[in-house]
Amino acid sequence: MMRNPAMTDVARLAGVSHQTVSRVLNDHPNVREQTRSRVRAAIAELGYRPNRAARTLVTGRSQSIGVVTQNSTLYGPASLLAAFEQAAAEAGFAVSVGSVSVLDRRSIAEAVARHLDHRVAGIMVIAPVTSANEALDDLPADVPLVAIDGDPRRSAALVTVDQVTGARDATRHLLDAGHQTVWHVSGPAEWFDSAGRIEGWREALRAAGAELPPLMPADWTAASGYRAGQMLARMPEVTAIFAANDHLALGILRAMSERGRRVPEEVSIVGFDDVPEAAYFIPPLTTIRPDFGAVARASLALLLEQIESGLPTTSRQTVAPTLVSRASVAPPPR
Amino acid sequence: MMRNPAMTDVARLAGVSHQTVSRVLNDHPNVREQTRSRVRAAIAELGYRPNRAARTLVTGRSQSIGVVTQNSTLYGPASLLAAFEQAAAEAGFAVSVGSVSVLDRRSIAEAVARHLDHRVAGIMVIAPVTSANEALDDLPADVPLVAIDGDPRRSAALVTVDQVTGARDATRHLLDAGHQTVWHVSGPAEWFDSAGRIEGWREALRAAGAELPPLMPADWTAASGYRAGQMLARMPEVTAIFAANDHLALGILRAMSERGRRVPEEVSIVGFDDVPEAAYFIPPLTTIRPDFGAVARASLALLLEQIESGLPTTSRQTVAPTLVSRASVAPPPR
DNA sequence: GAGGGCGATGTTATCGCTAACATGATCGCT
DNA sequence: AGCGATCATGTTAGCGATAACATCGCCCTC
Repeated sequence: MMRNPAMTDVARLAGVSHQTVSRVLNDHPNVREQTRSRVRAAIAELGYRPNRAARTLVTGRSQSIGVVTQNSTLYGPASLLAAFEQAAAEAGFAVSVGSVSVLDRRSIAEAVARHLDHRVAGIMVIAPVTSANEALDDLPADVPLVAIDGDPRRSAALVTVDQVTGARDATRHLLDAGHQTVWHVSGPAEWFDSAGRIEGWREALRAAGAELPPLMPADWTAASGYRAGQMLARMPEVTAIFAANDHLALGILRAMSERGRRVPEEVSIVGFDDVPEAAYFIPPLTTIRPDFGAVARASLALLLEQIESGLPTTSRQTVAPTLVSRASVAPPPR
Repeated sequence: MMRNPAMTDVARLAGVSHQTVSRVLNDHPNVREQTRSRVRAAIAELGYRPNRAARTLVTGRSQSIGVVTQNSTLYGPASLLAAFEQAAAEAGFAVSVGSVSVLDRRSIAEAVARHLDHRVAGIMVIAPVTSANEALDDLPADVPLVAIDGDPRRSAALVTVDQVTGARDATRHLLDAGHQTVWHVSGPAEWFDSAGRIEGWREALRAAGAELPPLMPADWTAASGYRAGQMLARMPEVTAIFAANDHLALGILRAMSERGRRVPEEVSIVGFDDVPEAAYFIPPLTTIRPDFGAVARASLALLLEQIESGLPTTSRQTVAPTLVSRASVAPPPR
């Protein structure tokens, strides 16, 4: 039974003190080159790997970042998590995921506390809904924290996709194609994403002097898109729809197809997210593509900045999405 | 500046030794009820939370599980990760994600090593491809490890979706509808999921005495499904297709639609995965639904068993998927 | 009533690191 | 030559828990 080699084992083999080994490991300047390589050789020979727990205990900070997210398989949050994880790994940080079933005050506080028990270096919260954002207020202020998709008017360090611009582009794209106005099937009211997209849609209509149709609220699922689509399909005056995400758009497409309303000949549709399948919907979906990688990198940068400086940031960053044009948009029927 | 209270602070306040506090925390039996509640009160008053790093250092095991997965947004792995995370949280374990960009020997070994540096209690590998499985062979044998979707013939502790049965059901479902034979658009060759689904498909055809058409290989994307679909759409003898996953099926649906071949009137299609949107494809897709929650729970149970007993398991478990019948299957045209 | 066992608690050592201070040797400068 | 700065390294003291052993009553038994 052989236990893992510790620093003293390396020290003994290299004929130095364990502190010197520590110095080599942490790239301290004052070590002779010759000693350094002797230590390196000993490390390699023993296959030594530092015990993170010991280091964490003494420094009070582990080299890992805690992520708080809702346990969902939604495309946005899932992509964000994957992208963030990769960025963190490249920066040498482990990522610990603490998912919660509901994003309320208590659950979030508890998830954050669990992360702090592990002495994470920083915390990243995917907080796309109102309740999550409130929870951020009563968290300890001295821990580096970044929110993704939080309340644009409230959170401290925050990175978001520019929902308003994306929605405005989508709406304008439809207006530019010649449509009188654009209907909107929105996401759930408590999501900031929904709010931003509604706002951008309204702005674009107002700017164009177009009539503002009633809002069709839904959740993010294809099922609710389908229900909204069933309504819209039987209204002949509806010729252009901006769906708050691609799955809603999928549901709408099916409702249109069932009712025999052809897309894009009779009705044009734009989605949001650019899920990988969107190009293979029938017809291929014009949509708004957020850059999740950029969001992940920006939030990590913001977090690292706070970790290194020890100071909280109030910086907030916005990542602009791009419109991907496909076949689901055409001029209105004459 | 107030540092976090430590065990000694609680001990002082409660008028006991820190060891007694430790005993209360770990539910040791030999503590008087009165003392126990005094300690509990002190803990509550100070808002004390144990330092996990310290505990990890002394016990040599942290209460967390390391997950190794490929950094992908594929529906299967992502769902699995989410489900596992939730199950682990319920069992009181934190989950640390170590994603790798390629599932080769070196990357996996490295990811596992990083997890061991943190003294994780166990490791879960989502290892759906051949190369990943080889990597499992040269890992230390004394760490609790479970693979999900590994090689059925090799891995030690393993939980998989029963691909063969699922594929057999899908194929038989099409044959039962009256089709002479069933074509198959498969996933990438190096995935076990692909292999299992191909095997099930072949078995079902053989059992029915049906002709075995050539295999159409693809990857998991809608794009490759579309390309395969373009071929299939121009072959009038093709009336039934089993796609290795729903996104492939989506691509095939579009290719059929473009070529004017109606689904299900002229061609029937069955997918695999039951992604949430499958019910809203045009037409709604008949598909095979794996129970990711069950896979996650089974693998966690296997892992906890090893963690508690300290012994490796060779147990392997299989979770049967179910067929979800929707509108994409009909009898062949006469 | 002495010895043994056990239940409740305290004391000490230890896990594997880093921080802080201590020690020598080397070197430049007056 | 003497003296402090600087470099290379060693020594010691924690970080905050658990483990192992020690202690002290107390009750039971013969």
